[in-house]
Amino acid sequence: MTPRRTVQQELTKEMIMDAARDLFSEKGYQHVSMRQIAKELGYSHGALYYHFKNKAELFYALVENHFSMLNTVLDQIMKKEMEPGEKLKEIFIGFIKFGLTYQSHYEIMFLIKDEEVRNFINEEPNHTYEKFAKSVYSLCGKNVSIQDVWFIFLSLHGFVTHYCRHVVGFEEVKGLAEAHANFLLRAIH
Amino acid sequence: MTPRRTVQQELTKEMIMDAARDLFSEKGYQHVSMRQIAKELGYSHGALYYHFKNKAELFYALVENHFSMLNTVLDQIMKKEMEPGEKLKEIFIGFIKFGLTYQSHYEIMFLIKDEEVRNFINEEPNHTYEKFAKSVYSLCGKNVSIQDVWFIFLSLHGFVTHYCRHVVGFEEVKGLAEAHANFLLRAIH
DNA sequence: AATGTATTTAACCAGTGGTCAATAAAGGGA
DNA sequence: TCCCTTTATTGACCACTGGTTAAATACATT
Repeated sequence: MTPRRTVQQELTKEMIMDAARDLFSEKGYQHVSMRQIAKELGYSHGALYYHFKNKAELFYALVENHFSMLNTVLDQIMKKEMEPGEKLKEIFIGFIKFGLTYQSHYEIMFLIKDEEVRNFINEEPNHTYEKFAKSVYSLCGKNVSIQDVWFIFLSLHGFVTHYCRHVVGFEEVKGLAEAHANFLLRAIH
Repeated sequence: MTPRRTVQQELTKEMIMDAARDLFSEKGYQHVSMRQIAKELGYSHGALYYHFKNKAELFYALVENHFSMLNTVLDQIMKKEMEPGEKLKEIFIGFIKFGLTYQSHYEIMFLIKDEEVRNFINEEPNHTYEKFAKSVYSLCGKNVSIQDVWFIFLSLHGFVTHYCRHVVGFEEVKGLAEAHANFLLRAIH
């Protein structure tokens, strides 16, 4: 039998999650097998089941992680001392920046299609959206309806989704992102 | 062996494509098997291979079809006699309706990440976007920049993408789609 | 009857998620 | 140093799915 690896090279949850994150966001949940993840890491697929009960649990671990990251981004911006209009713009751009900086995360959070997985992730997107919506709503005053906030979200979602697909980093579309934010601001004033 | 069917009931390319279209747009390419399509039609799965070389060929036959469908949708609306503002709204809603009615094809047209497939579909998305952009631009007068048209597209794209992921048909979000169209109209006026 | 065409059936093959006994390495006493 | 326990890893294995193919069969037409 192949000799066991030394301690330094031992498989960790983190190693698995890193590999899985890349594969999942590149190919989608369905198109990634536990065997592929293991191969990417240079381990046998059985080893993964020592660290995660099953494929879904591994996936879920990733998701939780990423949602709390985005929540933090939003919280940070809301804490800043600045004019509401500017802050609103920061929120918009912050969302885009997050999506394009952590593309693979974003895909998993908002772009995964698989129903089986979706049932799993139910609450987090809602919770994060709530945070987004409350922030936007409170910064807009009464110029804006609940529905408009949703449309703003969908619009940002469209922006991120498109440029995710074309594998572009945030810096490359920073200017466009600002223009898009302004476009949305115009829609509500 | 099960007795063979009479001539009137013989399987045709059209019958297969009709069944496949429904299934693909309901469940997505990956989640539909040749066996399922055959079962839906009441034939054995082997029979499909008499009419189509393989699953991909069957699928591409549908895709070609749907690009020209979207173009036709846009052309039809442009031909109508109506006020520019109303027409613009129709364009927006027409796009959404198309996207949510033929979800799996929309995915291929605008959402697919797979490079292999993308090389196959190179020109059509650009061509279709050109048609969309020209239509919108001409209906807006000078209130709108080229960039704004792009943002409108991204916004519609976000709407469709989101509801594609949540496997909802157009009828279920018809009202929302109209509100979204109005939202975009407000952004450019 | 003969022929060509459409269809069914069974089988093949590659791949999947998941389980598990066997086993090797590491670490801690004594 | 040896022994023992814990931990990590492996690879064989199961039951299953799905695309594809080839042989066998039924039908319609001639």
